[in-house]
Amino acid sequence: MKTTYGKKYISMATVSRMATYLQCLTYLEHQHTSTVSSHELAALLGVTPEQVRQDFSTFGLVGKRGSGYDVVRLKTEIELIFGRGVDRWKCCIVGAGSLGTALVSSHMVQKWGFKYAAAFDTDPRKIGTHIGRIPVYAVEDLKDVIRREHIAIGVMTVPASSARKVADLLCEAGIRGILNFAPRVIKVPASIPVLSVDLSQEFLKLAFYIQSAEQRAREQQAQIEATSHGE
Amino acid sequence: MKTTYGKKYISMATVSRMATYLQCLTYLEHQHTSTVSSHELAALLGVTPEQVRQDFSTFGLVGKRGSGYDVVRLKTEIELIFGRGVDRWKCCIVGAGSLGTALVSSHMVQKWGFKYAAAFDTDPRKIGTHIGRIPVYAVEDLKDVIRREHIAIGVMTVPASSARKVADLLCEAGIRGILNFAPRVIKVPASIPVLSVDLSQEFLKLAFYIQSAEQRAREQQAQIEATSHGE
DNA sequence: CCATGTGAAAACTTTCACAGCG
DNA sequence: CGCTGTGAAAGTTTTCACATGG
Repeated sequence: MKTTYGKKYISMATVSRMATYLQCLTYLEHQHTSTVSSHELAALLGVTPEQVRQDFSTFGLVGKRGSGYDVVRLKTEIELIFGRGVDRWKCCIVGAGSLGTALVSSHMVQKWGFKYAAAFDTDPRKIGTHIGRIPVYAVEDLKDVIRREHIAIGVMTVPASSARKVADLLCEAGIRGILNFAPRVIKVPASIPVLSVDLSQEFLKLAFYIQSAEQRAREQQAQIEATSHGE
Repeated sequence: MKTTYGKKYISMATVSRMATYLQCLTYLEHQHTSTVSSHELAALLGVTPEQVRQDFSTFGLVGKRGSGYDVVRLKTEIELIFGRGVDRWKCCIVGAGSLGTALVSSHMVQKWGFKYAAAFDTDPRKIGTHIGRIPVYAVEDLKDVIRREHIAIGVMTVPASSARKVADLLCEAGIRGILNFAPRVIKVPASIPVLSVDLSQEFLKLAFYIQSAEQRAREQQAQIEATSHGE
């Protein structure tokens, strides 16, 4: 996926870091910190201060020389970059299983201007009920409801086997973007952004990092032992 | 985070792609596809065939010239890279809320050799009960249980405010890696890998991609109109 | 003739170095 | 004097081009 901001190309890694800066700024605001330097933010994120300044520069975010960035102002500006303000992003969830229910119940997403308006499922026992305040519809009604409610984002928490069909339905309904938790790569028209979050992949990745870290620790240990032997 | 495989440096993007190849190979295996070309895999992932071959080459994975890669063999080899085989990765979950419960209940993670052995919470009503077959302990017992059960991975599904304390506890207990779902950046010794998955950040990122895609579509439209006007 | 495997080129990202401002 | 802002260098990743083998 290629993303732009104004006329600049933005890498997905940069977008991720921007979202993380926002998270840190929320924390700093909570702590009543009024200004923050690129160095401090860099230390929090585990990146270099130059990286932070470069990122901000890309989006035209400026600080004060000598003191740093104003926390509240920076936070507001980054929120704007992420589309906060105009109106709330209406979301729906497809698949009212335990993960779907957990996502809808979690209020943290609402903090950033997202709002669940509908849930869909195939289980007749769930259809017609509510999750919190969100009504559960039949998947057959997906298109109608999305169009009627002007839902922008479809969150897929369905089994891998239904992923393809549900993605097609969402696209036909005119969804603007898809957040896919189903463990399958889905194909949609290039005009509709898809972000896939595969939780089992995160476990695999962590396992790889652990092995890599422990391997390096062992090698370092061996190095130390070899050196002390040589003396 | 810097990761290695043998003596080669591996970027986190490469690790992500490897995990996604594994997901696709599982699908292909399910479909009884016996061989796959770099071109086919590339089309599934939305990357170039050269990228696929370069990735495989990095890990010493080879195919057959003229036909491609053997699906089952490739899948087994990538599983090995991710640490499958030797023994199962024992996991625990800290925070038995709805997300924690959903993660424990989901069986997909077990498919890759991960296994939940314990859950921890501070709610006295939950302590002593079970989630599925997994016992819920008090957070006070975290160190003892992790050491006793030789738990490798700690999954944090706690509120942001407890993230720091829980991360410290896990590290003291000798955890080998942390998967953090709490919306806060956590600081741990460099020897312990942390992978943070912030679900609200995924929404923000998607919102950014949507805006970017729609902006580009508008510009393209304007271009077309300007061109047809000029004729 | 097909698709892999791989040096080398191109593109991109990060770091460096330092000028510039509060 | 401290910290930002930014061109340019260094480093990394991706793409290209093509030799190689079934």
